[in-house]
Amino acid sequence: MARETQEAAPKGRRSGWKQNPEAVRENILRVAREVFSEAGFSGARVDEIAARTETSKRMLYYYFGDKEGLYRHALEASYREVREGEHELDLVGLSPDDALRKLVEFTYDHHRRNPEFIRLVMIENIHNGASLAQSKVIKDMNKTAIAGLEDILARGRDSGVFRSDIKALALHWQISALCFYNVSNRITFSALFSAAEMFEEEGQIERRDWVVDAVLRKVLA
Amino acid sequence: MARETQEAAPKGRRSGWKQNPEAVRENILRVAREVFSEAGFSGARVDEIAARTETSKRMLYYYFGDKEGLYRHALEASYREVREGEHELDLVGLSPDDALRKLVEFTYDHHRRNPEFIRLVMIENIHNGASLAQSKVIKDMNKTAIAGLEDILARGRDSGVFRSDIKALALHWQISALCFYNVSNRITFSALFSAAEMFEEEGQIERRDWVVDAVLRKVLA
DNA sequence: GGGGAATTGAACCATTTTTTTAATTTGTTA
DNA sequence: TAACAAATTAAAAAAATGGTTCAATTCCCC
Repeated sequence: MARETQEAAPKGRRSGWKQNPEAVRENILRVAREVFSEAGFSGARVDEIAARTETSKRMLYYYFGDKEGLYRHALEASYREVREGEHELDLVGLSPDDALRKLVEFTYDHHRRNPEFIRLVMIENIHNGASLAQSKVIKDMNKTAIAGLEDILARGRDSGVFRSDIKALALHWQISALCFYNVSNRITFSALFSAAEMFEEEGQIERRDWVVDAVLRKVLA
Repeated sequence: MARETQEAAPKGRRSGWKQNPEAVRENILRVAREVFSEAGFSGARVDEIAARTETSKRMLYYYFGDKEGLYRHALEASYREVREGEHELDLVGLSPDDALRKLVEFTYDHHRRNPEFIRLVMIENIHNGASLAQSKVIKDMNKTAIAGLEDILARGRDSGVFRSDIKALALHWQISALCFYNVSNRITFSALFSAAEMFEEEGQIERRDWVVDAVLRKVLA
């Protein structure tokens, strides 16, 4: 049955279910993102995804065609959710350096709180962006992220606190690299250097300061 | 046949081959690394690996037990090769800041020239380091990398050019993050921001300078 | 009350890993 | 040099696994 949130599922097969296409789609996508991010594209099992949804395996195919289509839609949904989160951030009242500080902190925390998303992006890179290439939706979303940074840089440049030769895209790259790697490689880094404490709460706060500082040292005049 | 480097393979099956376990093992590992890095652990096909070797599928099992064992050995071999490359670097004659500059440049170039290795590490992270955890060999290799950096930092600190509060492990983390991300995420970054030129030769040199500069600004007093 | 959309459970079939058999060649050493 | 162990080939097929589809049922709305 589609959406029996709490009550015990009726025993007799196929009794009293409600049609709810939207909820079913979302439920599938949420679970798909979970499972793909846990096991990679090929490692993820359609059966496993189906089992964790509240609907049947057949519905995955009904709505998304095949495994690859399901993965692509999960990726899209993930990007969308992440971008929506970023819109909440309000930087207009702040001085350029405070705005930059806040942006970096936000990105750092945001990535840390969304490891599933990070893992999907890793998977996509391993598969050479095959699914991303097919999705027009995703590309359109991301370029606005640069615009915000450009604005901060311009203001800082005008008021003399920032260097004048810093490109927004390059700076975004640096911020992204540091915040992304912190999540993407924590397993191997932690194992290789016996540095588990770097990824516990205290170590994470320390490193967030490190990252903010590194970015600001790069742009300050 | 095992190792017929140049000559045309004799037609008649099973004629004039040499026993060469070492070479066969290495050949298998090289191909395995290739294929795993292309497709991920589950995406890689044992048949595909076998087909690309100069030996038969049976030998993969003969030497490495099963798919997971093969993957683990390929990962180990990769780490070993990379570490050996790093030993060639000679920093003793240089001033602390020049040594650091050279180390960062080396790491940047090194990662860039070994995308297969980077991809294996990505895959390992997606699989939560399951294979790395089982390999005692790998862990022992990596801690020496920190020692070299510690030495540079100490010298710089003593001569007053470096800050005194920089931890080697944290700095290594930053260097690693920037150099790793440059390779690991080039596909998605390039696609998302239509920034293919950042990953062509010229753009790469530019960004190497950026990375070196970012690291030095972080440590200089 | 009829038709299309949503949904289900099970069956199907292709792919892939793994094991096995069986024969052959090579290297080593008693 | 005979004999035995290790390396190698080739092929097949057992065993598992996993993606996809079929056929029937229930719901919803006009």
